[in-house]
Amino acid sequence: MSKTPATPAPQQNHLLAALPADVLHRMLPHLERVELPLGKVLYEPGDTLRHVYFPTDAIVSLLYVMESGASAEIAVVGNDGLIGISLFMGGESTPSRAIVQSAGSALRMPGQRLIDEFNRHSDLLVLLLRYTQSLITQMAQTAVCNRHHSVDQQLCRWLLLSLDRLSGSHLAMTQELIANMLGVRREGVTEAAGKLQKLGVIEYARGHITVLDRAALEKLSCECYAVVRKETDRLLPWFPVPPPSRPAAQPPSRPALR
Amino acid sequence: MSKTPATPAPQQNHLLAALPADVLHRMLPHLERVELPLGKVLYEPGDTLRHVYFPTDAIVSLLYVMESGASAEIAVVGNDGLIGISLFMGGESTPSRAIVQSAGSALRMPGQRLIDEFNRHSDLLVLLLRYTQSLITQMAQTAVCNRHHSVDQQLCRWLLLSLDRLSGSHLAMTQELIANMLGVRREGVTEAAGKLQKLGVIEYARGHITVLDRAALEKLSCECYAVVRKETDRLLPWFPVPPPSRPAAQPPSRPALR
DNA sequence: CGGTGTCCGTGCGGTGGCGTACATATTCCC
DNA sequence: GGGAATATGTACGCCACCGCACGGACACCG
Repeated sequence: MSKTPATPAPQQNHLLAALPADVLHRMLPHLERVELPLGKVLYEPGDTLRHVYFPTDAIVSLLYVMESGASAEIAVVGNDGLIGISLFMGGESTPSRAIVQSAGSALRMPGQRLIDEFNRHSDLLVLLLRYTQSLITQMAQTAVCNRHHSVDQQLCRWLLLSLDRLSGSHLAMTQELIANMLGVRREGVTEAAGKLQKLGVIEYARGHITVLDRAALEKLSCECYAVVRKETDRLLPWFPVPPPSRPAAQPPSRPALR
Repeated sequence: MSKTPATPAPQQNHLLAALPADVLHRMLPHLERVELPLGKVLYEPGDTLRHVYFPTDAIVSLLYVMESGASAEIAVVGNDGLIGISLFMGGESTPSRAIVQSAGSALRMPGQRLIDEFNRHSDLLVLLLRYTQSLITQMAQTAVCNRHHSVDQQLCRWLLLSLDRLSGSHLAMTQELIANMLGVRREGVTEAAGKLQKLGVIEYARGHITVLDRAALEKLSCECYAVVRKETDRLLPWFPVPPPSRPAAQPPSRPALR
């Protein structure tokens, strides 16, 4: 139904799209399309990575799972980035898990091939390091957000981050899944989502969420989304970002959340 | 009194110490010793960096300050690392602030000189990227810790992180400062520190904290400290870490915190 | 030696989120 | 089409932490 089975071109991933033709040309033969179903684990903590993944229309969460089983999302990666920075950063593994949060496709590449190109000190190195810095920004802001903001605000932030990485305004994910990502109770998400629905900002039913009023969502969110978004645009400005969400100004003022 | 005015050698910084002789030799002429008093701001959000700092016996916090004025520490950097990764990562600035948390010295270097060496694709590049990954780990774990752990546990984690970056077991910092770093109320720190004092784990008075029982501190801390420590040791194993804190096993079991 | 500022202790009401338990509703699948 | 699995709604007590307010203690300095 709502799936988009269009064959993914490398240009669907922003990093690949930003590469000069010659670099991309060298990489193309090694890129292989893979399907990423919901819940698929790309790597576990400590795993030595063998591939990097460039999502085209999938979204992958970097999730830390604690001894107690509780979890918290560190960052989210979509067609704006890649999975597996530890490969070129040198560590080869991380203490977190990469898990598919929204099903879709990605382009996969053997890690060694990427490292080879990285080590030519080509444009790829510069690009990947800038992307890594934007990822760092996201992680830092997640830490701040976890400390100071309400579940309501965090839900808004999270929806916006996910929305930016998808086409359209529809998300296929349950409240339980969102709760795991935010590291809160499922009931907390139910309540927060209920408020948003009453305000007419979103609409949801059994694992499907539709954003009706993105501008309102941005207003209800904490500053964290804007900070990450702005910094990402600054660091990686080479593509016109898909949703023209910047003009978030909406004439009639929105009601508060509670 | 308790200051250590010994002249700092490059070897006091672990990153510099880990560099091959030829690389270090190229960098030495550009390294300049600077004193970093408590509270000094090395950069503000958005500042274009002109120098990088290699702390020798100072500690610097990467702090995010929100619109409301509330703050939260993203990561802490001491003689294990450097301030200014955004220079070689390509962004040139970050949304956070770097502020001296414990007075001491550092070696300063013009950013361009570092970039030059970085761009030779020398050992420096590999080293700095690995260090950056360890910093990423610390940020990610901060996010998790902020979400799930109590002030008591976080204080322990924070003390341990600071302790690892100093010689001796004495910290010169007020509870108010710690509260700002953790992003909690000052009173919360007072209570948590009071518990630790009653247990005989630490001793403090007017801005001076002495750790009496480091092993106990590690037991009372959440897993976050161990995760960061372990990952850092894995990523940057080239120097015998100063405090031999690994044998944290202590025969008599410790009482719980409350 | 007294005064002033910094630092720490303590108390009190309020509340957001947690843990738990259970009720309802929708989809899936046989 | 009926039963099971999944997804969402609601309710209740509890507690860590917050915001605020104030009191006491030590330290420095003129």
